[in-house]
Amino acid sequence: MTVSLSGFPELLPAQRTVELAVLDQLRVTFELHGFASVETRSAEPLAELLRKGEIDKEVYVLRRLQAAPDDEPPAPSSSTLGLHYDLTVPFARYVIENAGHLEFPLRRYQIQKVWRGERPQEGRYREFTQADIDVVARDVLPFHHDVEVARVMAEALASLPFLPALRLQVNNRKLIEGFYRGIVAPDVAAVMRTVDKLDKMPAKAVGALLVTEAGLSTEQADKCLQLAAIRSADTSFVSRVWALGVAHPLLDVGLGELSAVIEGCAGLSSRRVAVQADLSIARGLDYYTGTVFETRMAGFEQLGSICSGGRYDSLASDGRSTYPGVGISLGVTRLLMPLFQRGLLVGSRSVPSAVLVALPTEQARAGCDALAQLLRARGIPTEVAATPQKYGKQIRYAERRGIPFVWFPSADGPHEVKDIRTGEQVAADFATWMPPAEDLRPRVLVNPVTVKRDEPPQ
RNA sequence: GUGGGUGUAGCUCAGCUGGUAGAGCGCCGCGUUGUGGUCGCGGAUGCCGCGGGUUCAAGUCCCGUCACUCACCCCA
Repeated sequence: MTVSLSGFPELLPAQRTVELAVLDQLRVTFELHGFASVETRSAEPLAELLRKGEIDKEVYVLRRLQAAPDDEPPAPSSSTLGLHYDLTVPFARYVIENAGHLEFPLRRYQIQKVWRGERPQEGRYREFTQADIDVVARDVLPFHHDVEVARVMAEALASLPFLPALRLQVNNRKLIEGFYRGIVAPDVAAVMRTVDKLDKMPAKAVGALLVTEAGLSTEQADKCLQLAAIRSADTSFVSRVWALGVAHPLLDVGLGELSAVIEGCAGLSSRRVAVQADLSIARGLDYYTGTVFETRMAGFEQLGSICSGGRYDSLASDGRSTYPGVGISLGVTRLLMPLFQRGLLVGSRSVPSAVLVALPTEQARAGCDALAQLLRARGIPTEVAATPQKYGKQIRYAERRGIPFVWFPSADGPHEVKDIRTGEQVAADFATWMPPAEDLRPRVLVNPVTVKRDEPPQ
């Protein structure tokens, strides 16, 4: 991996094969569930991007080089263009603009680069790829779609067996808001913001902040911490919340919704991708109104969430209708780059070629090209050796690139093909020979020693 | 955007109170002239991140800058 511009990561070919394998698999899973692909433009009017809140610092503004050659750059206005910093807000705009041509509920996936102007560090980039799924309806979105997006993303993550163990944490904003109102917190938003820091600082410190910043009594703060400590892989969290003795109608709604998501995902949960209720998840003060998701990766807890989302009931509205939605977004770059940097994930080869056709002499090139073309016609990625070096050098050429097979043409006798990993060399007919299916495409290899694949993340 | 740490060969790193750059791995060649990997022998690694300053002399000290990284902010 080379990095020349801060926060704009670039991959080597072998790593790119891994990224492509991930993107291909995500697409397969999303499409298996009937999600349609949408791509939105990279740039949006600044006013559109800022609808979500005060995140103007994060947006990269677009300006033509010749726009104001002799002057200072113009102050950004609402007509200025900015690069999108996520896929949800542009999608909301897209839904409103194309509502007349879309079928609701609309189930779509969207895999694109996004840009944020934040200071880069491990797992935080200025240019990165997100893989989003959302379901949006007109006016009313049935709750079972909250369950659906969780299930689809859990299944997509489970289909990437080379990742460390993951924990999909689910909570519900109605649940915690109802709880905070039930204890008569003076500033519900402040409580939520403070509780959200639990993954960064010890519970005692958060408890102190709840008193000083959110205006709670020590008893109220203690209740909030007890709520946030509740985690369960089944619906047993409900009785543990009741045991805290707090009552509010909104709390009951939230408990019911969270139970539905956890029950709906029960069959999917595994040691590699665990789905849990986690009542510490709050998601700051975003546009989420119900279900919220975060995802942590074993051994990489300090990265924060690699896959987040939730329910948003009023993000998009055109005056006549509202378009409530629920979605979840996977940070593909945040997921993969740390694994690459630590050497935990690597592609089996740096080229697509499964076969290198050895070249005996330059005069034989036409024949070797024709032979390669026959293999390609049967779907076997094949290249011909660059120069007629000694066969040892040609084998080494293949080895360096991870090409598993070298084909030795023969003018008279049968051709031979060698698996250079085992050294086994056999006679082969170019009209029928096939490599094993797992060698047809580059594979993703893991370093099995250091990846915690079966222990759930903390 | 604010503050801290780090930057030497392709990689991992060593380099003392300033004296003109090293190791291991990898790479290249030969042994093996159409079959790699093991082994043996030999060889090359380099704007010491970049720019400026102090000094007779800077990889080493100072300033700036860029990059990586950590914390904050925020989040995928």
